[in-house]
Amino acid sequence: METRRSRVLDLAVLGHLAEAPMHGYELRKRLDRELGLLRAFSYGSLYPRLRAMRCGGLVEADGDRPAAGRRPRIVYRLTDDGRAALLRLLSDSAPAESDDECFGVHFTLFGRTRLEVRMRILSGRRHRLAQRLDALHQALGRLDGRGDPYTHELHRHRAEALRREIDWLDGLIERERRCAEPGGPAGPPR
Amino acid sequence: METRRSRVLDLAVLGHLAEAPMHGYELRKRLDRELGLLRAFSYGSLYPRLRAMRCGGLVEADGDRPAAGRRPRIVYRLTDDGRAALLRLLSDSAPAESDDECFGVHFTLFGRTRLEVRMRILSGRRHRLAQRLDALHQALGRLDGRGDPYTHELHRHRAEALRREIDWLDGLIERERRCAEPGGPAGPPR
DNA sequence: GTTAGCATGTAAGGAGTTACATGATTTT
DNA sequence: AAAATCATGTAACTCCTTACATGCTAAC
Repeated sequence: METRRSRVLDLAVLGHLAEAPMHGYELRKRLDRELGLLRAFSYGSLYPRLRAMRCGGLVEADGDRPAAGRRPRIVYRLTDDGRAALLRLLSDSAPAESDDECFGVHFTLFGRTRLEVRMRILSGRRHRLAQRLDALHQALGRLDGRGDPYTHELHRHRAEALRREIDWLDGLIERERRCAEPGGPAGPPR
Repeated sequence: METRRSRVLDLAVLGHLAEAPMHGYELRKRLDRELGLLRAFSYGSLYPRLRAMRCGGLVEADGDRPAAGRRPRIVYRLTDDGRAALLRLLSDSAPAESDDECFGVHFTLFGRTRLEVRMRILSGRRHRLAQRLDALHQALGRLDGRGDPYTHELHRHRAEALRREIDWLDGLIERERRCAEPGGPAGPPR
């Protein structure tokens, strides 16, 4: 069995440590703030993962030194291996376990990503959503006539939401494409 | 620690068994079809849960008898206790662990629910979504200026999606309300 | 006769949560 | 002096998935 670890957490942790070294508590606060309900992580998952990353050489613990009068806290910083791992995660547009969350975290880190990678992520996501929409339409077809109206209405509404999400992605892709054009890279959205 | 079991599965299983007695394989097929990607359940979760429900007296196994030439299969049917449990689950508009899925499954079963209960579920859901939207807006506010544009765009988009979802709920609530009016119960959506 | 679908299950393990345990520091 | 917040961690538990094990029946 291929042990494929959660990715969302790794992505979030490595991505934020890339910005600046941090200790666990601080990291969690940031994630809480920036992920905006997209995903919350508990200490029970964060701390053990940070340790595991340390063992795996992805991060270094920057001294258990009490740092001038403060109580001891463990400041983690990315190693080169960690940075490499982050790049790998960032440029991987694979299906992913929990696509919605995973894409969200990914997107949150777009500021530190190359255009080519962004494009890959965006169109990968678009493709998967399109598949979902397809499947939903098929399900709606099978249900038609012989289904209860509430179920039908639910799926209809979900299809609409999916459609809108895809349109949003198309807009983003278009914008990125314009960025790549001779006119010059104008920068991120808005 | 308050042992609060998953609910989504219970709801789905009991809800579908209420419609007709069924064996596990069949149940799974139906769930797969009707939940339309909202939620998939594996045999690894279904079969053990059916057993547990049997032990708990929520369902009865209708004979291990091979049923005329067919290979033996275990047909489960709701007991009175199971029916009561289902009603309890159905009329519980509580926060719920995984609100999106839980609401979806709930909604799928609206056909067999009293108006009063439907209203409670719908407005409960609406309330929680409104809270989420609020929190998102606050997060957007905190991020404003000092946040990266991609993160901002993501949250903006999510807020929009939330808004739409709430509007949808408002529409449904309105329709249900009309159902309750003197004009007479006209029936489900559309 | 072999593939595909019906049908039921178990074992191992992944991912994360909650609740607990502990203690320092800052604010009220 | 108490309460809030900073800070790190662990143990137990939940819930579910994957992969395996097994065997029947229908269709091709």
